Amino acid sequence: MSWSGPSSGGSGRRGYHHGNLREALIDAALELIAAKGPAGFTIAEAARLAGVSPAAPYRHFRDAESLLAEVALRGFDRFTEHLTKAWKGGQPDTIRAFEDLGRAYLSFARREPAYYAAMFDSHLATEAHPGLQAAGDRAFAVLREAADKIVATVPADRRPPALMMALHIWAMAHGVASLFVREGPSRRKLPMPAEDLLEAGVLLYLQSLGLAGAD
Amino acid sequence: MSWSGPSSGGSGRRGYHHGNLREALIDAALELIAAKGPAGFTIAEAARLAGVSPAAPYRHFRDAESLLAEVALRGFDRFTEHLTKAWKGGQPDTIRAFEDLGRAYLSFARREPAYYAAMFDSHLATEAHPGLQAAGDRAFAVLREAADKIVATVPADRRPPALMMALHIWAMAHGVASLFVREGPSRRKLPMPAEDLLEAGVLLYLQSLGLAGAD
DNA sequence: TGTACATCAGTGAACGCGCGTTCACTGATGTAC
DNA sequence: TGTACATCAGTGAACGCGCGTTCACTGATGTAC
Repeated sequence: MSWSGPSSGGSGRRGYHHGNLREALIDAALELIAAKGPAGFTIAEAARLAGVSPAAPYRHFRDAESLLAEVALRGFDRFTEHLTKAWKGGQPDTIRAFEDLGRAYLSFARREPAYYAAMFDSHLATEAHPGLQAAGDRAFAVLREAADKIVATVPADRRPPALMMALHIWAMAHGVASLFVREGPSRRKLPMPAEDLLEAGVLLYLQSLGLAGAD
Repeated sequence: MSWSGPSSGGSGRRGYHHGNLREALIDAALELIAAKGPAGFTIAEAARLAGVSPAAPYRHFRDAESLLAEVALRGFDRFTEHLTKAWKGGQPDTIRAFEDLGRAYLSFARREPAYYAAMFDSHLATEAHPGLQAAGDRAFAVLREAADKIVATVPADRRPPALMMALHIWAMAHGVASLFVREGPSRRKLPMPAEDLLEAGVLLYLQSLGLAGAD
């Protein structure tokens, strides 16, 4: 049989070796980020949460930023997966799938605020963490692919650049997520769920392309 | 004659009393935020920058967060002023003024990154700092007013809620600003200035309302 | 199957650091008379 | 105009704290033979 980890039966560490410290540290980081934001997490506290001495994390991560970068990277991977599932290759139809994509963007921000913060709120120096930029690119690529499909249904003479469209949607989705889903002085009280706001925005945008049927 | 401050001739402090410490601390905070983000500023370092002992700031601010909140509040006030100027009451015409408003949003984020970060990136607890929420509201009100004017030019039967429209524009502008103007793993290389991206987005959006003349 | 050994993944003590905050204090300023 | 005094806005020393990081170490694990 193979359980989750080498020496763990599920209820935490066993003996001298933790068995799965790397994962435990990432979980701890997520917990701390969720509670206090990306700036409020420290290696020391993550170690404490994982039940391990403060020196132990250095066996797995060079420093705090590397741990944070790993969290962000995994976040992007999950995000990509989440968006891909929602897009479903453009099924049942392109417009519907596109709306689902928008909703998925927000639901990720809502349900995984720690990942989202690590990804978008941590001010990581991209170049110092290879793979991170690429992971972000992969997430964007889902949007880009969807935009390609949408744009292809527009008559050639009024077809906007798919890249531009993807950027617009990305910006609007991100704007809604950071303004209306997260705490802060700029947050408005919304008279509607953020999801509905975004969906309406996307629909209006698509209308301008002659899509999504005028009302 | 009245110069800038009680005992300052412009070249810094004079004697035992600083003369304008409150302002100097705010300037120092802006400088630090610009350099290291809202999380990377400390009262101690701000005091050092202002050439004053670490205890001095406590005569003017209860703690670091209060100072940050003051910075954010001033940022919102400047932002409001900046947007108001750009909107010009809807001159020369509503559409043009609306585009100017969008550009102004971005140019503020670009030219005042420290203020912008304090306003949108600092995760202040709004309720703990009275006036802050109101200042944010005033900034939004400029957009709201503009949306009202725009919407009024649309035939009544396809007139969208002005509030919704203001929220969409706010979200798109904020999304563009935080994704493409600031550093981070989610930042795309843009094949165009962010201002152009936003303007195109706003125009497309307005087109969906039958405004801004279809191309 | 047993044993020696290399390697791995932890410990825990220690270090220097900078921060937030307090305290009694003191120099400077302004004002009442 | 001068003086006593209250108030204000600083000082600087001190405190406790938690963090990042290092170091020599050691317990556990796996593997060659």
